[in-house]
Amino acid sequence: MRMNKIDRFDSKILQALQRDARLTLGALAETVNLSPSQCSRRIARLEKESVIEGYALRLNPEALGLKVTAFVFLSVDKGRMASPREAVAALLARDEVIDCHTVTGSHDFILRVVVEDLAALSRFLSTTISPMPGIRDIATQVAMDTLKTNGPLKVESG
Amino acid sequence: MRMNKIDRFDSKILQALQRDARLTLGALAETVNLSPSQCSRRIARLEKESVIEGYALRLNPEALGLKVTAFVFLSVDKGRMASPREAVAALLARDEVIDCHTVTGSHDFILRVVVEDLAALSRFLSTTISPMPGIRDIATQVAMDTLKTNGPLKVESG
DNA sequence: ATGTTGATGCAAAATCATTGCATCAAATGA
DNA sequence: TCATTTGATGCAATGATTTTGCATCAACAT
Repeated sequence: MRMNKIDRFDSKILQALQRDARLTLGALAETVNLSPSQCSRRIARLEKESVIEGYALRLNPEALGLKVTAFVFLSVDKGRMASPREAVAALLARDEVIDCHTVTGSHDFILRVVVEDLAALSRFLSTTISPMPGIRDIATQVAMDTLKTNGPLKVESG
Repeated sequence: MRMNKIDRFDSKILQALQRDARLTLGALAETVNLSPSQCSRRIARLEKESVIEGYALRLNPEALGLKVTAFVFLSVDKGRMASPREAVAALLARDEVIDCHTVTGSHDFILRVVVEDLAALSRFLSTTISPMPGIRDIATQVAMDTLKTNGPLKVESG
């Protein structure tokens, strides 16, 4: 992962596309003061360099019937930390699991989970998480309000 | 937020676009077995109904020099919970803050924070979080590995 | 039966993205 | 100093994609 080849044009392009990834090159060109063709070439370059990894939909979970977001904190037995590859892979494959990180501190994993309702959360915890080998502790915090999700990243030209 | 007007075509469209929001209507039409024009109209409808809220970039944070993800847990004085509107708004406006939820349990807020390095995290905590009025407790867990981010939501036709 | 509504595909029209090409500027080397 | 190379740029032509008018069809209601 090489250092910033991101100049101020790239930076402006990325900022604009984070707001709306479907801006036309014409509109983008206006906001960054560059021609559409050059915007196109710069975007292609940012994709090739994997600065841009892809394009995603911003969906409204509630409109899909997904009314509950929760954070799940897992601790696992240290002795069994070498092998849970499969178990983790299975966990990541579940579409209730939106994010999964390993973290410092008293727990080992933090999951962000999105499900239909509390019953679905309970079901997920008891049938998917609990049976995982080596699980020592599960703690759950249910989100009451989502004040911000997936905010734009800071992009600096440097 | 009305109930599922999402039929199996919508569902397939949303699943495909979650994988790649820049599929052409032609390609999309093939995978969902519908004409491009009808896909276009359905997408327009899903946007109008705010099922699709927008289009986002999937960026590689490391490529932007953002090497540290952390979860920050905040507790605030209950007595001062009525007024921190401004403080919260200021917090949400910071671009280190990617997610912010209020949660049940021992803390009040969970933040997901993405910054350049640990020094930047420290700076953020001491200059942005600590001075917030009514903060009673701050706990931080640093992510060591990101196993999954922003996974696709489950979309069901019902 | 008849009319209404909404979904659909096709094809035309409009919009948009990409690319070849010429130009320019900055950096490099003689 | 001057020539040369390299990379970025805009323009215009080309090619691809999206949108829309229109006719058809099926389901449902009158």
